[in-house]
Amino acid sequence: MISNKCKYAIRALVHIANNEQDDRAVMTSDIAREQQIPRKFLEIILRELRNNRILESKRGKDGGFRLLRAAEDISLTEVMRIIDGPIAMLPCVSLNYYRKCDECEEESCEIKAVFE
Amino acid sequence: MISNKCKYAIRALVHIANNEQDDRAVMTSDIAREQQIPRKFLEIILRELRNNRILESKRGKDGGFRLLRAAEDISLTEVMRIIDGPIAMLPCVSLNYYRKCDECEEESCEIKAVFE
DNA sequence: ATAAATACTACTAAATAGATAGGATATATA
DNA sequence: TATATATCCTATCTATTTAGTAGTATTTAT
Repeated sequence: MISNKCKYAIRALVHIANNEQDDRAVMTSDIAREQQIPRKFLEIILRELRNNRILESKRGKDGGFRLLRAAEDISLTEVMRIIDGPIAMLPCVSLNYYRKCDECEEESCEIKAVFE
Repeated sequence: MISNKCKYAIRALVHIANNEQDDRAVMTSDIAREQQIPRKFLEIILRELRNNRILESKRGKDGGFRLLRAAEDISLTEVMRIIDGPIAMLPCVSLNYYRKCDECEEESCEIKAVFE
């Protein structure tokens, strides 16, 4: 299941996409109020999206957040990976976050075989 | 990501499938030893699989567990649902565990729309 | 009877999810 | 240049989930 945090992230992104205009950034407090998301928690989420090049931010008065790309170019899986981590069911079959499983030997892992 | 518990469940099922013969059930302690799974934890897992009609059990001496169906007829998703819960990303798009999301109104939920 | 297996109930420790608090830093504008 | 207002950053807290343990009750073959 997707986390609450990730739902917040998606709702916030949709909100920004719908509300950013010209050169006006969308403020955390506006999103928090209208989407009913705890403001300080939302700050963390938006900063994470910013650090991962989904959003750009502007500090100080009249500051806020804007999409760095067109909404259509932001994939859901990308957002989910940033907020919730790997999507794959096992580390060793993850395309983007591959690592060896702790407990299995690659050659003989039956679970890996089934999942792939 | 799949939980450890679910990996244990899958490994245990594969072990049982490979080791049950004629009318001999496979014992928890054998699975635990050979698959390196904590025995008491494994007991809980096997009981859950039994309660969900994946395994049958026999108590007392010479007791143990057997598959209730052919291994090929046990689906991975079924085991995952039993052990880890719903697979769908949101409750409201889950085929098997549908329920309304707490925070969204069906008609206007943008997240639901995107996921489906 | 008894040895050996599962069934059941209750508990504990560590990790993760979901926040909250408070101050540091940047910026538009009076 | 002072000030109001926004993001940025660090630290902390609570509840839930995950992973596992302990002990006892019950069943069954011999």
